[in-house]
Amino acid sequence: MSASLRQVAERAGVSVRTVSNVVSGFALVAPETRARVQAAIDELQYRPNAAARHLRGGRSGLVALAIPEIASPYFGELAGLLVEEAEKHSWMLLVQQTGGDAEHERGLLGGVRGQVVDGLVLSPWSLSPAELRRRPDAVPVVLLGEQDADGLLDHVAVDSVAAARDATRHLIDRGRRRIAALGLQPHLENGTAARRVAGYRRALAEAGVAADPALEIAVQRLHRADGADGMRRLLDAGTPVDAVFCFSDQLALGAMQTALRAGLRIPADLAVAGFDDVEDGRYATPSLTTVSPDKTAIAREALACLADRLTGDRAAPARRIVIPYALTVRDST
Amino acid sequence: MSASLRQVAERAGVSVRTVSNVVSGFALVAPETRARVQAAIDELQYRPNAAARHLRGGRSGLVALAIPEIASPYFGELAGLLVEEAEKHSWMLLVQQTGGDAEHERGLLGGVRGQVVDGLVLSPWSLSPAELRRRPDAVPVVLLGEQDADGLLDHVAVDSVAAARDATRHLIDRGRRRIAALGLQPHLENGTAARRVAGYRRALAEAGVAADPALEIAVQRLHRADGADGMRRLLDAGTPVDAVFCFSDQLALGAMQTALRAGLRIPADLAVAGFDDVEDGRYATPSLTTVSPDKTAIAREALACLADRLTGDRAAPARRIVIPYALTVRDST
DNA sequence: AACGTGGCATGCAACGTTGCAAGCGGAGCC
DNA sequence: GGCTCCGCTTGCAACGTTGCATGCCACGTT
Repeated sequence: MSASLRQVAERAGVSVRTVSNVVSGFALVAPETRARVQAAIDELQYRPNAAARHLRGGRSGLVALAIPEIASPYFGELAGLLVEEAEKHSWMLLVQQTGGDAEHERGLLGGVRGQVVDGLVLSPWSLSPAELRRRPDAVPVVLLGEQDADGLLDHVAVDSVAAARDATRHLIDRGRRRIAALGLQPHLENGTAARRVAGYRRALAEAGVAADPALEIAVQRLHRADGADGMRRLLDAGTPVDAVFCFSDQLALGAMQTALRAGLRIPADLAVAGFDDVEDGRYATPSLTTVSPDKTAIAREALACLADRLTGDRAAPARRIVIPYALTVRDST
Repeated sequence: MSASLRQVAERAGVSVRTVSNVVSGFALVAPETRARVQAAIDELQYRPNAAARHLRGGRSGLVALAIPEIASPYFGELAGLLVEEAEKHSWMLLVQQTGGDAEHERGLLGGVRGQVVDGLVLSPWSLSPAELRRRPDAVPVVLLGEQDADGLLDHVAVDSVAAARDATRHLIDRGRRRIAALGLQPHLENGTAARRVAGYRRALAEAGVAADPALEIAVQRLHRADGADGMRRLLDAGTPVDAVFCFSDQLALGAMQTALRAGLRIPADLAVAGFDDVEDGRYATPSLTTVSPDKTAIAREALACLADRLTGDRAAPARRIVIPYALTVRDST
């Protein structure tokens, strides 16, 4: 056990309160006293007790990040940026994995175990908008991704419709006309996939390219295996196709593997575009064209939201923060 | 603010202590009383206060994971498994990034800010063995990776010498004779790279293959970019080479990109093997042969170590836990 | 009838910290 | 000289929980 304020106080011959004042750096303390206390602090290697501060002050200095899985590259990269950004706010980041499980997500919304955290950054997967809205007020929450939690919870995301439209348009500009969309998730209420399909369809419509339901491929999750599998189904069906827009880089990398193994040349026979701009895509062969959201901005804005809620008005209207993105063109298109 | 034991007690017409007994599920409580208290708990949506429990009991229920960077696939996968494993111990996982910075690692060893955690899982990068040993006793620490913290800190790792030897031997068995080693880190005291070189050299010696210093390539870090760069240096030097054993999958994936762009065929012209077995390697083209450590076992053993320290003898002799691995042969060799 | 026993409930104290209000001594002012 | 005022320091209380010791009551035994 480490030294407490009391022990430091006894050693320095002052009151506990004075030591506290020195530690907080604040208030009026005579230079001489301060020096004496500081000496005692150093000798005893005093470190403030987080539990007591938390109990007294109601702040733990912890923020939870709840995501489907940290092992996924996109979330890994995001988590890294969030950890860095959290440091600037003097927060530490707690990682919770939901596995995309609705039950789990619900539980976290109700409050991370025992009110340990000051705020929650949640990337929902299976939770319906209705459930997101029906939330007991525990700690402030910021949602990642476009959710229809209208006006009730802050959220931070890129404009998926616009981004998907841009990516699809890019494929059209490259002369492709049989463009598949890989990554639909009709089984989920999660709005992200739906928005990306919408953007894809809009781009086709604007360019006068015929939409074909056979080119819209659904997946269960967003792993490489799902992309590989989806691409295999597409090829096996014999549907003519000369490009595929995947709703995540992971899907795209899986799809590329299947395509390459089937003997297709990328981009000559099949152009591939992804979404997320994870590092894997930059080093894949061929390197992957992708929608590149400003992840640093996501991390910054998400935590800024929490900070605002904590210092400012808890009941202020929810914010909808739109993050910039860029289309990063590489060798796969 | 959420309800406290006192408020529940008032509502149920019992003492605070009795409510506490009900909450803990423990002790002797009459069924009728229990039901009444439970009703009050539900109505007020009582949730135990983590700060108070922490202060009283000295346990926070938090464990910190300190790694160079969470965005790296290997650490991402490991973090995911650790989060899952932590759940089994009713722990939550706090992520700290050291960026491989010695100063940062030192600070964490001295105690994660304000004694918030019950234990620390640390993957050191720049810290010398001497420094690891010179540690003030704060919380229990488990090291990931092979460090020479002899008998002072528990650690969990695969046998890098044996694994590197096996991987190199595999390349030799494939008929390769000009085998490069990519990933030396002479600027670090960190022992992992040194052990992998040792295993590599031993395999060469055992097979009577001549070692060539020109085939040993140093890198600054273990990112793809370092692998790509190292391979470029190797090719530019014109040193004959027909295989490369990389000390991480990330290095291998970077190296493969350079090799493929240089027009080499993998594995026909150049066989490539990695270390870590991250998901990227499985879906790369060609898929990557690699040393596959049992990451689940790493997570399990690391947390079991901490649990033992917390419940058992804090001063027990440090353990050195060796994790099994397998050589997973894929298309790149 | 007195006594022991066991089941259940409770009061007190303490974990380490900080907000609040008050205490204390000396300097400056009338 | 007595007053206020200022700079510095302090004691008390409270945050919510749980370990410990004790109190109380009913029941069965002697």
